[in-house]
Amino acid sequence: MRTRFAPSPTGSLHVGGLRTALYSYLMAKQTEGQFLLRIEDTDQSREVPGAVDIILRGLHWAGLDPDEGVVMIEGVPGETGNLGPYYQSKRLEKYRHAVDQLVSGGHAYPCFCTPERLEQMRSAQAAKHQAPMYDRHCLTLSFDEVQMRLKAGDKHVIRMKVPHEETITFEDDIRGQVSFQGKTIDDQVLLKSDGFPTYHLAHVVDDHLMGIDLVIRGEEWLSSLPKHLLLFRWLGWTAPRYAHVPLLLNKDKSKLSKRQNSVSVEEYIAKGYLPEAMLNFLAMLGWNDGTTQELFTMQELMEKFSLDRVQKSGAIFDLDKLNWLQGQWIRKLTTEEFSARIFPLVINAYPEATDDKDFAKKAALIQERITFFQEAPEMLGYFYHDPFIEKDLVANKKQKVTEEDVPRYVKILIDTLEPIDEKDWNEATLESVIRSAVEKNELKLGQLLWPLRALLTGREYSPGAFEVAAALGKEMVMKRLTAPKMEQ
RNA sequence: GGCCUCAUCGUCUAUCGGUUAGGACACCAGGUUUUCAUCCUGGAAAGCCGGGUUCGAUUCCCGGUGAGGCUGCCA
Repeated sequence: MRTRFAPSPTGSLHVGGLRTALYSYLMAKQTEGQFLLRIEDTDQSREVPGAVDIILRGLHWAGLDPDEGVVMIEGVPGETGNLGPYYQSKRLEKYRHAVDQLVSGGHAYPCFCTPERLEQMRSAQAAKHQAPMYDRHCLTLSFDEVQMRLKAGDKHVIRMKVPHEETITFEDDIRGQVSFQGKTIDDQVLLKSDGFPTYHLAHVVDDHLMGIDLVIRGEEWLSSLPKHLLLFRWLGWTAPRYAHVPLLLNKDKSKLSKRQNSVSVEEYIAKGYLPEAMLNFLAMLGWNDGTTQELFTMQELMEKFSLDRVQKSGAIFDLDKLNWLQGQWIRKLTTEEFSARIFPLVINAYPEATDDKDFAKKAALIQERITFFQEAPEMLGYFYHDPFIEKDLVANKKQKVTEEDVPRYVKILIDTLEPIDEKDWNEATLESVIRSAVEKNELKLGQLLWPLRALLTGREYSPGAFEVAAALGKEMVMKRLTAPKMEQ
C-alpha cells in the first residue's frame, strides 16, 4: 500500500499533521508499501523559506522518514522516486493538462468574476440567509464571449461544474457511508488565476499520478471529499480509499490552535520530549488496540494499528497524559542511554562534570526523578560544587529536627562517618553505620538523614541521603558536614 | 444561516443487546526503612435528553439538544 503525507510549507510541522503522518506511515509499513512526502506549495503567499527542512527534520525525529518524494539527502531536502517532481509548484503542467480535460469534457468552466463581485454576491446571499455559493454567472456567458475574453488574456479561474441533481455517496474507512447532495456543493475553483491549482485539483491529480491508494487526512477535509470524488470520476481515474481522522482539539473542544496550545513539533522537540512519548501519545489520541495497554513502541504500533479502531470523535490534546508518557519513556531508557542524553546538558552547566568517571552512577540516581532531560543539571549541581545551605533547610519540623538540635546531629554524623575507611565508603556501609548511630542515640532515622541530605545537597529534595553521600565520596561529605557554606 | 460529522468519568478510552459500565491520565487518601520522584494500595468520578425496537438497551432506529468541521483564487 502506498500512502502519503502532504503538508504545506508554512513554517512548522503541526502535531496534528504528525499524527496523520504516523497513521499513514503505519498503514504503509504494515503492508510493506511506501510512505511518500509531497509538498503542497500551491499558495505562494503562505510559503515560508526553510519550511521543508523543518518538516523533514520533524519527521526524522519521529522516525517517520519518507521512502519516496521529498526526502533528506545528505542533510538537505532533495527528491527521490520516479513519479516526481514531488513539489506541487513544479507540476503545474500536469494540473493544466487535467483542467483542459475537464473543460473539454464539460465538467469545468472559466470564470472571470472579480473578487469584488464574488464578495458582493456572498454578502447578498448571507443577507438572504442563503448558503454562499457561486451563482454560475460565468456559465451564462456565450461561447464566443468566453473565447474572446480568453484570447484577450482576461484574468480568470477555472471552476468545476458540480451536478446539482446528483447525490454523491462514498465510504470512508473510519466514518463509514457519507453522502452529499450535489446542489449543496459549490463550484469549487480548481485553477487559480495565477495558474496554480487549488488543493482540490492538486490532490486528485497527484494522488492519482503517484499511485496513492489510501489517503489519511484530517476531518476538516471530509466536506470537500465529494468534490474530489467527482474529479476522479471525470478524469476517468479510480479514487483512493479515504480515512478522515478526528481532529485534535483545544481544551474548549475547538480545533487545536496556536493560540491555545503548542502545536508545532519543533516546540515539543525543544522542550525535550522523547519521540517515543510523542508518538505513543499521538497514536493513543483516537486509537487503541482494544486492550488496556497504554505503552506502545513503534514496532508494536506497526503490528497492531488499524483504522477500524480509530475513534470518530475529536480528542482533546491533553498535556498531562503526554507528560506522563514522557516520564514512562524516560524511565524505560537504559541507564547508559539516559546518562548519555543528559551528559551534554550537565557539562554545559558544570564543566567539572566532563571528567567525572562516575557520571553514569549519578545520572542513574535521578532517572526516576525527572520528566525532562533539561531538569538534569539542576538535579546534579551539588555533585559539582558545594551548595549554599539555607539555615531554614536543615532544621525541619516534620523530620523533628529543631534549630537547636542541628549542631548535635551534625556532630553525631561526623563522629559516625569519620571512622569509615575510604574503601568501605559505599551505600551499604553508610546505611548500616547511620542506622546504628540512630539506635544508639535513640533518634528517628529522619533526624539524621534529613540534615545529612540537606547539608550535602542544599536542596529540599534530591535522591536519598545514602546514595548522595556514597556518590559524593568521603572527602566531600566530611567537608560539607564540617564546613558548610551557610547562607543567612 | 446551509451542509457534513460527532456524542461513555474532568481528559483519553473499553464495551461489538444482558457487565457491580472496565482501564489509563489528572485529582484525593494511605503505604513504600529521611525529602522529592518512582512504585504499590484504596477512593471519588460517566452512558446528553425524549421516543421507538426488544424479554432486556450505553449498545440498534428516529427525533431533539449540544459540540465540532466546512462554507476562500488557504491548505
